[in-house]
Amino acid sequence: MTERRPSSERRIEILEAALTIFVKKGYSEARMDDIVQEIGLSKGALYHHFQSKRDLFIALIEHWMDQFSPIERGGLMRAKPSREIIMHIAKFTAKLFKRNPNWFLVEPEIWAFANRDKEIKELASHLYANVLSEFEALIKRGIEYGEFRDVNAGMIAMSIMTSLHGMIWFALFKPNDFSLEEYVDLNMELILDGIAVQD
Amino acid sequence: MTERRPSSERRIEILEAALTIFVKKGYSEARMDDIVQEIGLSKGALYHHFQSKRDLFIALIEHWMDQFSPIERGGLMRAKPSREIIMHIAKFTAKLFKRNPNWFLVEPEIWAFANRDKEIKELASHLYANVLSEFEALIKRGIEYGEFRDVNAGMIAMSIMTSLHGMIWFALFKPNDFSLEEYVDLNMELILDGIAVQD
DNA sequence: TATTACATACCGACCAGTCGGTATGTAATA
DNA sequence: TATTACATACCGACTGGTCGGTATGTAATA
Repeated sequence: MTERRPSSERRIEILEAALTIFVKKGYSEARMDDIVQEIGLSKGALYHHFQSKRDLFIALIEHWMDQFSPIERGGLMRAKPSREIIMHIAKFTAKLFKRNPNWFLVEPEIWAFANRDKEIKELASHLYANVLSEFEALIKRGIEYGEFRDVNAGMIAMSIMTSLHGMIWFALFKPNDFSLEEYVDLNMELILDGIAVQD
Repeated sequence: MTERRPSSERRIEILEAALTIFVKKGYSEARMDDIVQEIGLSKGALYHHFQSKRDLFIALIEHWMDQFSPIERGGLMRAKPSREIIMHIAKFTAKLFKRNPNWFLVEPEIWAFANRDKEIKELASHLYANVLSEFEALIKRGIEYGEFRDVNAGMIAMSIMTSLHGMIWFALFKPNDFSLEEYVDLNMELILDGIAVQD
């Protein structure tokens, strides 16, 4: 029998294994047995911690959301100009990606799932709304301080986010002649220069 | 018994039904019976035209690729400046999207599949490489004619494409306060203004 | 000793794919 | 212009493996 561990720890261990398997095989092709095997646990144990496969996936999304609060990513730079903070978040995100691509590669899986499951869609919408409003706040702040032109902040926030999402495509179909860093830098510069006040 | 139709027609009919079902339920949850029911055909008939579910999906991607050649989308404007052509393609894509969102909503499904199936990944890579090289050519053309600065054309092409991919996210999680057209316009302008030669 | 964390054996709904067969065309031959 | 021969399009009952989930038991912990 596997060493016993407190539920809180075991749940996270399971979630991480689930992430690996869901990314490798996709939600539907992922077997509960695969996940369990990944950490040498039993199916009974898994169902002790999670009610169902879908429940596990939802828990995974929630766990995943925690990793991605822009507040955490840019929070230490409140004094700097918005441009720098946004740039910092972007670079940080790229680094995160390099370290653990799986966190990003689940996203298409989440999207696909959201497209056929209302509750998942709500969850994901909620997450993205948070991210968007963080960026939006940064843009508005930049406008107030005369750093950016008077643009549609919500729209720009979306541009930033979808640009970062581009990394996912990048990772999947990796055109090996380009670097991820270069891609992120270029995109952010296009956006940030584009909304900067001209001098 | 359903009226007989030549294979070429029937295959397309099936592919269109498959698109609907795959988008609604996702590849794995989609049942061959669902697809068949959609057009009042029999399972036997389906398997007469396609060898397997996977085979059907591959055929779907190939069929889908045909709809999206940028050549077709921008081909009639060879004399205009690159900026206009690219803008035209973007607007045209947005219109296409409005008319038939399903064509775009399969993309996450394709991505998810590509992530676990080498052959599908090859196929998709090939498609995207085509799209990218078209955009790249347009950028290079713009550089030659002094319209754009001497930027990394391949990279910009990627920016354009991932920006357009943003529409998918847009469609899935539709932040109802923004219009798709506005999103596309803004993003394209940021990119195209960003690489334009300053006067 | 009650509860929590785990293991094992098992169930049964589900569904891709099969297969024996029918119906409708089409083109060569008599 | 019949007749024969073959091809293509289609039907739907059936099956066998798969896999999410459950029932039941056992060891550790509090």
